Amino acid sequence: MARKPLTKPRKHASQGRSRATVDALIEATARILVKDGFDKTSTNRIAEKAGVSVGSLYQYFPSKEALVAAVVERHTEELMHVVRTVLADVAKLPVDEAVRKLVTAAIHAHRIDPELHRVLAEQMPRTGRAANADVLSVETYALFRAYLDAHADEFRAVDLELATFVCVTSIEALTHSAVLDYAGRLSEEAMDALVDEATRLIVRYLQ
Amino acid sequence: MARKPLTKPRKHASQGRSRATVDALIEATARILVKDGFDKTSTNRIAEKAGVSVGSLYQYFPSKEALVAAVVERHTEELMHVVRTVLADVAKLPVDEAVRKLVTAAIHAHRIDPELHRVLAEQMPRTGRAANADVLSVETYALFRAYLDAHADEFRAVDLELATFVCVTSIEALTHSAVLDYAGRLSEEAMDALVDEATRLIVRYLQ
Amino acid sequence: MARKPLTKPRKHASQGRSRATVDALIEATARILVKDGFDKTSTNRIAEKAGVSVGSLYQYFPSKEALVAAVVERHTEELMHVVRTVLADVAKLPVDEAVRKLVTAAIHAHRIDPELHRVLAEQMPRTGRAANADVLSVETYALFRAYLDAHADEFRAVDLELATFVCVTSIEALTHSAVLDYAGRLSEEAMDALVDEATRLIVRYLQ
Amino acid sequence: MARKPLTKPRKHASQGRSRATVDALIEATARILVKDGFDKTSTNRIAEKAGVSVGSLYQYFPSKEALVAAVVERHTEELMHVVRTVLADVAKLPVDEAVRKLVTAAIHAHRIDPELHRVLAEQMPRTGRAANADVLSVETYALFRAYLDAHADEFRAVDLELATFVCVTSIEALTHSAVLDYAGRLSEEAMDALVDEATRLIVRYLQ
DNA sequence: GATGAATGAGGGTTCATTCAT
DNA sequence: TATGAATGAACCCTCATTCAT
Repeated sequence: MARKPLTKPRKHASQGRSRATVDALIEATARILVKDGFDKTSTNRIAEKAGVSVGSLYQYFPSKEALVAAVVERHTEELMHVVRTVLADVAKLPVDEAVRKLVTAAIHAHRIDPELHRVLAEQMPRTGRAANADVLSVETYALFRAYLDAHADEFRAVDLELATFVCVTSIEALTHSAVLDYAGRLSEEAMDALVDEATRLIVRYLQ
Repeated sequence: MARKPLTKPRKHASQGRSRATVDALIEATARILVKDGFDKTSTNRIAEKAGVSVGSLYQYFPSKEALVAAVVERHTEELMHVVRTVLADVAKLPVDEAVRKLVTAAIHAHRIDPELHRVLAEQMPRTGRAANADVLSVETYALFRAYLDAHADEFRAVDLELATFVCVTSIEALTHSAVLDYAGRLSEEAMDALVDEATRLIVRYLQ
Repeated sequence: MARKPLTKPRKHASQGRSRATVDALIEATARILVKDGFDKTSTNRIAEKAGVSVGSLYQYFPSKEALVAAVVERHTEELMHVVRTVLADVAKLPVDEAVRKLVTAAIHAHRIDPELHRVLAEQMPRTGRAANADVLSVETYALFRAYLDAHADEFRAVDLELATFVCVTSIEALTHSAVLDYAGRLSEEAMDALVDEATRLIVRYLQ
Repeated sequence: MARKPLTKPRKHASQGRSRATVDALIEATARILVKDGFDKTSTNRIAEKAGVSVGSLYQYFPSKEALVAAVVERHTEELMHVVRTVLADVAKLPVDEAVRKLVTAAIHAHRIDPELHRVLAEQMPRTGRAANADVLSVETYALFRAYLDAHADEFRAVDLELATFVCVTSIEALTHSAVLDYAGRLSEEAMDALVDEATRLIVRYLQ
């Protein structure tokens, strides 16, 4: 059986030059993942692009996987920031307004670094099956479910678990696909129309 | 631009020993894709698992990509068979009945070879971004759109293009996720409930 | 059209350990070319003989062809050094003395690494037909032609182009064949006799 | 040490269908050698081009080398036919006329199948160092030397061995190079001029 | 710490040759 | 005899990782 590569960073290196090196490595990894895809991404290339030696790379990350994990973590954190923010903003709003803001935010989130998002979404699954979508999903589920919980009186009785699954999965799929598969092919008006439709989809489902 | 590897099979070899070898190779490729992922899938491993030599592999397939393409084609054909069948069956039914059958069929389709489906869905974009999901998507879109067209009088006026996108994307995402991410964790009753919810989602959206 | 392999070295590596590795690789390539011929020369064998890993080989040379090109260049440079030197030495001498020195020099040149010379002369046309012998030929032609130009008054009127072709080709063939095909079979006296004959051949031709 | 491949044909197969198959194989080999070079020439391709199966190929030739040897033999035989004929024709002629005819014949000989000639001349040497030029050379030497012997009274006293070497080597080199290196670049008049020069070179050398 | 030369297992692919049919 | 599917050693090349400097 293959030894599973370490995915924990080697040092925390939170200050000064170290931190800069670590950042440069993560950024370089992200850019190369986007440009070349997961399997063409090599540690030598990453080090070169980051302007450090391979040796240094291995001083901060014990393996290629650790580097990729760091990219995933950074990207996930950015996405979750958007999700957390919008769900906080929306907490007190009625369902229809809330959903519209959520959909819009989801599109913004997918636009943070769409190419990277695609690579991470598509090419990681071997490392911890669940781990990928999940870090993101689990928290998103919890937050969205909390919203539904708080606004249960605004709509029909539903199995909250199931409703959360239906809503989160649909919104994610629609916005992901709109941004990534139709990037550039959908005009801004078309995007607005999509927001309308997605909102209607979710709102009427809940009512 | 990188020279794209050939993806056409080398011989047609439709009878006897040849055919058996070809089938064994395609099946071995599918199993290894599932077990190891695209990047770790090597021609030597495929040949070994298929019980033939690498030489034989290359007599029938000009490249690793051709082999994967064959797997994609076989799997797509199986899925499309389900899709075509159900959409034909459903052509004359009213929206609510039609959608329920569609959702049910989508779940069946995802259960054909769920692990393989995941790998193909996630790791193929390498080989012709559009070509993969699209062979499937394009036809599915067309068929579903034709259904909507024919039943336009049963629901509100919509942009058919957009409605097709919303419906197909949502159904695909919900059933894909239900089968793959929650495989084993969702009881049969939960699945039935999911069918109800997904149906409601789509039907009410269209009304 | 087949993609031509790169033939430029990968690093310049002019000092220390790197330089030693590069030299060892070039020398190993030369020896294996001689022993096994072009087709049987494999990068693994070269690396082994040079006492380094294949990986190292590819750190300095992007392809087998680049390695061979380096051997060609090194050998050509050695030969051209002889050719340039003798033609400079001879510039002011009358035809008969000049030709004798040229022939003698040509024999010396062919003795630098006769077996390698044979392989390079015979098996290179693969890599840029013209580029090989020609680097050598073109300059040799030019230098010899310049000599003839400067001494035109010493002999009959001739088409300089043609005369250069006749002289250079004949001297090359005679000395090449003497050294390579009759190596060991021609005594030193026989070699001296050959110099006399070759000189006579060319001198009387020009008169 | 590598086992040296057999080079003798397996059967003499001198009649009927067998003979036709053998001929087709030799011809196919020659054409592929020309088109692809020695190392890209594969037995499978040869068999295909000859319109027989690999199995059949191996019924007539025990190895790839045997096939190539047969091509060499056939080509050499054609060249030697020209050489024998012209030297017989020329036996009674005085030196100047004889040499002119020889040179002309040598050019014709090189034009029989120039591309094949180049491949054979350049890419064989690993199999029996001497064997190549030699089959041809040895007989040519003997025949030319016999001519010189018979006409010794027409020129100065020379070491016949040496004179043969000088003449045969020069004529071969000049005509080979003219036909192969300057093919297409030398006009017919230029060729005539070359014949004049080559003749003068040899004749004055002997006088 | 940082460097980058070195490693070598492993990947995709070809092809001379064999042998069951 | 003829066929052509099958074999597998060998080829060129890449890349994650180590370690002497």
